[in-house]
Amino acid sequence: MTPDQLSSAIAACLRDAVAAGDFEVDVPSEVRVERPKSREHGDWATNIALQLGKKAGLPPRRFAELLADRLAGIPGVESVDIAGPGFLNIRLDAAAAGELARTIVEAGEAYGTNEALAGHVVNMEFVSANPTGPLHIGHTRWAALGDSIARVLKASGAEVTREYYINDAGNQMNIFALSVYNRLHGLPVPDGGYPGEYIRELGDQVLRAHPGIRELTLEAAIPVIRQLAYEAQLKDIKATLADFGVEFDVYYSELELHSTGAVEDAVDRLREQGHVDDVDGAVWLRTTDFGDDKDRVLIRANGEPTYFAADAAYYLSKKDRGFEEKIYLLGADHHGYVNRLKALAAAAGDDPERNIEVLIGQLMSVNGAKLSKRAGNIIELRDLIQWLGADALRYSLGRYPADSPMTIDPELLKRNTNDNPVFYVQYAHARSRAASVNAEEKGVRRSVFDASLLGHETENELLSHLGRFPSVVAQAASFREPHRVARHLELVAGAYHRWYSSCRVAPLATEPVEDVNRTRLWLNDATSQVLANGLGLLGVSAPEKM
RNA sequence: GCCCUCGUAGCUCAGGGGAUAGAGCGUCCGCCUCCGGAGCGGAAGGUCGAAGGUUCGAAUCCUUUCGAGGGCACCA
Repeated sequence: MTPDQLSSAIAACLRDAVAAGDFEVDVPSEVRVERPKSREHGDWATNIALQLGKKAGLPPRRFAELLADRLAGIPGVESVDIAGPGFLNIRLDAAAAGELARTIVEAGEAYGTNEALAGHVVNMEFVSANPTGPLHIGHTRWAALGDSIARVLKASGAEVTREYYINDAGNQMNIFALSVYNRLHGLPVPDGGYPGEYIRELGDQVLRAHPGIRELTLEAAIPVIRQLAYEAQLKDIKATLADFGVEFDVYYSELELHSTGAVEDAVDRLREQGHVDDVDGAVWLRTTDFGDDKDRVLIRANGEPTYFAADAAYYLSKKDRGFEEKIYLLGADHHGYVNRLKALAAAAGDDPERNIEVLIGQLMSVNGAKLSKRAGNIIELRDLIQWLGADALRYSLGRYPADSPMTIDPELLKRNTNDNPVFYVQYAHARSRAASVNAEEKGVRRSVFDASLLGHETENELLSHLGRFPSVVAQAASFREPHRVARHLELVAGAYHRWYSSCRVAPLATEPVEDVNRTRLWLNDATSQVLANGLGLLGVSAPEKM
């Protein structure tokens, strides 16, 4: 029995009790069952009596007493105890608990998916690094986290589009092009320009694509260089993201917003909504109507649109493309944007509480990371991947919530012991695969499944962690916190190791294969499946061997 | 000055109203005659930054306060 099944069975009991006149209360749509911290408190516990007792006009303990007998009648429930102020502690019989192992094996990769966010149409924008240089440490955390959030959202039934906004418009593109131009002509880096060896590499690529580029005048060369160098740099960014296991569905060009007139349209549309003012020759969006601390300029007095105007057009594009929920992942250094983005959504006629969500993450650092000379003394993502491995990096970034600053310790990540959580979890997976192979070599097959044979204490613990996996995924999705998945995998891995050390899958050489071995193979394989599914959500591989 | 985030074990951190606040590391003590010891079992370690409040119950929610980090462009 899965916790979800238990939870709906309890809700049914509540409805029965109300129908029988035991008490008068509105039955909530969802009854939460929790894993008690102490094993003495049973397999599952619910505080429903504490929540509803008052509403029913009964002391919680009395409410619990009225419910307990009905709960005890649920098939698969062995016993129900009332504890403390009115907790209901539920113990399942071994067969009901063990049935889960078969459920998981049969569900395979689908185990853990759920419908918590079914019907949600989500646009997730993250990374969006300027195409003027390689990805660096500042983009790393959001690449990992954004991708994992997208994965848990999808696993929970949401329709998700991962989107990368390319800032290919502003003046930085001209400076970028000029930096390459100067490099091609052996001139120094321009004021505010981009240093670093990669500019020379880009110059080489531009030269290959356009051998006569050096002969062109500055005015003629810049647009050509800008385009070629931009394409080469974007390709490089995509390649690095691919190495990191991150794929975007849409790369959205800021330049297109300008060239197609979308920016002007956006200003007009906002004006129609009645939130635009003309002051001192500039066009302003009255974001203070919606909680921003000052109004924002859309079109400067010189007629040039601001970056914010493009943001507005981009937001409207997302809205027009049918995205109900627009999630932005920004670094803490951009948190000043939150209010104006929300105000923008409101000015566009959206509900800032529902249609837009801005996730702010704190910055990260890596102890002892080498600065990249080729990129101008920044720490490149490409180098981090090569140094630490994509798996270790993805997992480390995935196991912390976004809102606390973090420091990565490379010495730890390179260690193959269980203070390195990625190894701990991957090891458990590899070990379970090895155990499975070994068992099959000894003649153990999943030909028999008798859940009542899974009665060992460690099996009970392991099963309960496996059973909670789908709700952990659902929670990770609704809180946008994939680290919950990582933490849960660590619990599963720990429970697996404990089980492994007290219950053999394959029999000893001197003993015959019995049903208990066959049944345990199901549990073993169910564990592999959960670990693999969970690691997949984090973008981390689940190795067969290490 | 205003705004946002964070203060939990020696360290790195979980904990989104519930029972005796958890995990890993580090420290100490144990466990390999057969499926991966890259593991497992146990011990020690806490005024949850502080003070009020909300209620049956607060690390969790609210207010104040102290400390750390970040942000407040007609830049992109």
